[in-house]
Amino acid sequence: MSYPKRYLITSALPYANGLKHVGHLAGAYIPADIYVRYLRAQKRDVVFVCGSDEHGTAIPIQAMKEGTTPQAIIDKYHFAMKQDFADLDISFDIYHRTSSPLHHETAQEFFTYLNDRGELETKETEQYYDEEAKSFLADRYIKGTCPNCGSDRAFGDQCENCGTTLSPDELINPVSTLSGNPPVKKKTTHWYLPLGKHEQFLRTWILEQHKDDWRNTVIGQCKSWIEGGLQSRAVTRDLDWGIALPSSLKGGLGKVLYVWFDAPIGYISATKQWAIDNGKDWKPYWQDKETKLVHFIGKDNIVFHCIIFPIMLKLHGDILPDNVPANEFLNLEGDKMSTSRNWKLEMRDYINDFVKKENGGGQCVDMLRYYLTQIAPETKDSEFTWKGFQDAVNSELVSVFGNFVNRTWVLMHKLCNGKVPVFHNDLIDDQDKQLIADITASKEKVESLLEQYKFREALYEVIDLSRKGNQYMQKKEPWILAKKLAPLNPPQGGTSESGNMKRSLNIDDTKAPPSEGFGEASSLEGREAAQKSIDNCLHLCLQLSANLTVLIHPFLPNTAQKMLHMMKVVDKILDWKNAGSLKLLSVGYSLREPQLLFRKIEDAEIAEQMEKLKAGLVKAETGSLTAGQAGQKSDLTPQASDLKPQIQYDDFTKLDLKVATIIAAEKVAKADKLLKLEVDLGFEKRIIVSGIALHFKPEDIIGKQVVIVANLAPRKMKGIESNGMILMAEDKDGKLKFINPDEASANGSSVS
RNA sequence: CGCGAAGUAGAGCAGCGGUAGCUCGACGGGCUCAUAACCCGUAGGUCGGGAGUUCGAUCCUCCCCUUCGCAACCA
Repeated sequence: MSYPKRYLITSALPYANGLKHVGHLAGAYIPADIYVRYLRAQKRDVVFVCGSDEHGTAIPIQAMKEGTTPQAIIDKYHFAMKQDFADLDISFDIYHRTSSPLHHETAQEFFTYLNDRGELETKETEQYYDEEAKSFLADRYIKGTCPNCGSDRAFGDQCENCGTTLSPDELINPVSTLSGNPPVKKKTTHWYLPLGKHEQFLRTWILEQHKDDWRNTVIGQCKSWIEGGLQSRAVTRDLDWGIALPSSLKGGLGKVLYVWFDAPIGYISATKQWAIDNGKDWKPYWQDKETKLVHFIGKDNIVFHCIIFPIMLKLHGDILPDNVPANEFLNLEGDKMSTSRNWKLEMRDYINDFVKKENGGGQCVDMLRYYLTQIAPETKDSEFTWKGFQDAVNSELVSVFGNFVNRTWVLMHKLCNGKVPVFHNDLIDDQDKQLIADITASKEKVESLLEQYKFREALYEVIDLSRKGNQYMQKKEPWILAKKLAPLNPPQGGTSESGNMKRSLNIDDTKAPPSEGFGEASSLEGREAAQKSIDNCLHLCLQLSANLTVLIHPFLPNTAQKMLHMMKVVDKILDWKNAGSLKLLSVGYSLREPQLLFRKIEDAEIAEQMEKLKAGLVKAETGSLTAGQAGQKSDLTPQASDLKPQIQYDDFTKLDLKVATIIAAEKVAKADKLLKLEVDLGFEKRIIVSGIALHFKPEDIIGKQVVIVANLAPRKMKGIESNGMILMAEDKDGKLKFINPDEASANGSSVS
């Protein structure tokens, strides 16, 4: 098999507007790290790059939310994320950032190169502009009806309903999501990347050349995009946060590169920075055909990495990705992860609770890496549960893998003097041969699975090999053989050299036989035979352990290090070529005392995490990063700071609040959350549409008295005109309750 | 309603045209070197329902049912 000359591996650039959760970790970082560690162990030439993505409209928005500047936001999250990855042993060769001058330069150069060669189009267009918010509207902030499927859930960039990629102009009845007003058109010039020109290239490259080696989910998505028609995409934006267009460019003033354009170029600038730092040349990594480029991403990123960025790379004369093993999403305890609802497990939270303190350190990093790999959403969405985490750790890592290593070491110390025993070739039996064959086979399986990005299965193979070790040991039962060895009880007390069986063999043959009739076995020959059997068994178990070290290392680096320590060997042994070898530990070499590789996860710990998760549902979002801002907010109780600005009595009197009774209620078709209510105000009956369908069944609320805002301007929702608004109280866990008079009142009574 | 995803042993998942499999759990047994760990065995499934294609379907086609998701953020 011939291998590429070098590898460039990327993990999706995390967006610097908040901390990242374990879903991100499982999707793009752990798989990449495993792959890279494996490649390094193979002694391949590999560079693993990542960095923070720091541009785009969401950064200034986050800054507003946190009451600070965009620069402060990106600094805060860049360093926080970098630290998280370091704490979880994601072994980037460089973790860069797109706000760096080098990146700005690189992205500008890239843009200029394409523009100079006429690969970009410019168009003066009328862009949507929100006069109230005084800004051009990012695609995502415009909502309307999809021209393709007619859904009203289409956004300016993509339809949520049918998945079609859109541009804002195609939307029917656009509305600004900032102010709720229809935006106005305003003239502006922008540069576009005409994707459509490259359709044939994409069809050939993806749908033909990669139809067998790329994941189905990836191919499927690409196909639907290509077949949906590829629109030109604007490369520039009217915004003040981002990479300015080159100053030489006419009409470029006040515009920046669209973040999707500059972000993937971040992989290139990161590589450049790495090259500078390490005295290397970055060019071959992006331009030499013998480089294998692999992007690890989540499924939401497929279009950029499989369609858009490759077109850019092609036009720029760079190499194309060899594979884009995108993962699906990871759910959490039955629900989608969500930043706004705070239903998530941030890397930082796990680090604080498990990795730091005396709570486990590195082994806890490996536990998380283990579980996230074991449930990796490689083929479909999967789910993180704390119970699942506990089970995986306790019954696989602790009981199978850790226990095998531990019992091997303990027995070796007890029965072989703490040294690697000799293997007596003349006594080799079928079980030994089988185990040896299993070791070789495992190495090959793991290797082949890793080359195919099947991390889940590869990890299973490693654990399964340790399971085979347990089975082998069980059949060999060295502890039974030990009974035949030494009826001699070592002198009580003393230094208790319990592993001194061999010596006892020599001095022992005059002693009385053991009480339980080992007559034959206690003969000298019997004892020697027993010792030889023990030697063979433990020799293989030790070699197996050494193999496990090599094989587990890409997945669980801390564990591998711990095992190296126990074996008193150097990192060199982790070279992948050592896997499958039965000569990793030399005969007679003395090994350290065993250390437990993993601790168990207690019930109380997962109970605590579940509580936290549920409590987090109401936690203020800004509270998640405790360091930083002047430490306010994030309490569970409502605070003065939640209050809106003061109003005058006159403002209040503008509201016409009335008591009414719900006399009819039904669900609104095509809307999950809306109920159409008819209320009796005494003097009239009217229709109100209310977004409470998730909380109440229509039949349960008929007859309920409520307070409504009676003079609210009518508004159409789902084609139904709503005349007023029902007042509700929302408590901490998001539950809604009606506001009503404490005794029944006449319909139409005013509230003041 | 529509779109997407999914429905396989108690749970979590593999398999995807030819005797239904893994992990956990349950039960029984063995062992005691080991973090009450390990090993062996047993039970438990007409692979959501129906029709079709086929010599043959869990796997292909069609219809139906059920579940989840479909504001934003996001791997």
